[in-house]
Amino acid sequence: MRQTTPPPPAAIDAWARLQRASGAVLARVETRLKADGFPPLGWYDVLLELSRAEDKTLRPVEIEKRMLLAQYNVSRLLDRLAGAGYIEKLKSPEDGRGVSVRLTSEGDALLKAMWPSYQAAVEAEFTKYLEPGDAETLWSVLGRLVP
Amino acid sequence: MRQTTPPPPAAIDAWARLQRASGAVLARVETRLKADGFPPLGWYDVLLELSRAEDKTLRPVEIEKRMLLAQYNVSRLLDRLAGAGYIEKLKSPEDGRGVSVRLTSEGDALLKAMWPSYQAAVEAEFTKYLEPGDAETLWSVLGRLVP
DNA sequence: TTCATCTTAATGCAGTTGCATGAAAAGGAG
DNA sequence: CTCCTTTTCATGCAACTGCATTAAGATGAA
Repeated sequence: MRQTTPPPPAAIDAWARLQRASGAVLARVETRLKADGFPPLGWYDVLLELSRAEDKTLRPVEIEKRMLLAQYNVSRLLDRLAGAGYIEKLKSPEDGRGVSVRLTSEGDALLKAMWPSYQAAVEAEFTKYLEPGDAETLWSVLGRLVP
Repeated sequence: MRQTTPPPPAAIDAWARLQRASGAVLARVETRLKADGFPPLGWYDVLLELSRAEDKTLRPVEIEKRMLLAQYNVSRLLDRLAGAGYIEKLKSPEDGRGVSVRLTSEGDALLKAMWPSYQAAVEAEFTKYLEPGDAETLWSVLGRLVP
């Protein structure tokens, strides 16, 4: 007798697994960073965006768009980063409402210090489990979700 | 002259995109659920696990494992669900420390009421952007990350 | 110019999460 | 049994997030 083939996983299963997997792996990476004495990943992400930007400077609204964060979360995250001395807030020269945020040398140093730990964490909790080609596959499929 | 091929995206790029994409899509789905007047997805997930369980009943520690949540988050999530009447907490018959959590009929009703909204949200914010085979591909690759 | 509208950023408050700890029962070695 | 370790669940407190609102400057139509 013929074996019944299992039904193909529907999109909803892929959705559920996407949420579970990315959440779990993120938690593990954050745990490793913290164990190494570093601040949360969100801090790293802001510093990285700034380090790549012209003059190491960005407007908060730009950070908001690049990191896909809510406006008030950006505002407070920048507060914390400024309080810790990793960025500095300047009055925006071209927009009276605006703020300009610049990476400080301390921020740049933190970025460089965190990188090995971050890289090792991603390797241990993510890359290690992938098979050849998986990274490209993921990158390509997920790219359709964030245009 | 030969065109230089772009470097293949490294695992770290796949990691970054995984976090961005899953976070962004999750936020959009949650926004739709809320717009329809429903509680957060976490509530749905607990109710769903209970509905699938023997006697519609689970121990908190089981929910913790299935949902990959921290223990204190489960404890408080169950508090809220019990407060809203969607589950009831019973003393575990076989374990004096333990609690047993059972889905109430109100909880079952909420589950059924949320499903169409949830399904539509996932369709609109996730499935819609996928191409044929993507769901299976994602499911398979992500499966390696949560053994 | 003038005024209504949009954009940028901050903040008070309530709800949620993370961390550390504690209480109580189960499990297990001797 | 006795004692030590482990498991299960709750909670005080601090930090963070979401929501709603506010303030202030930019933008653009008339």
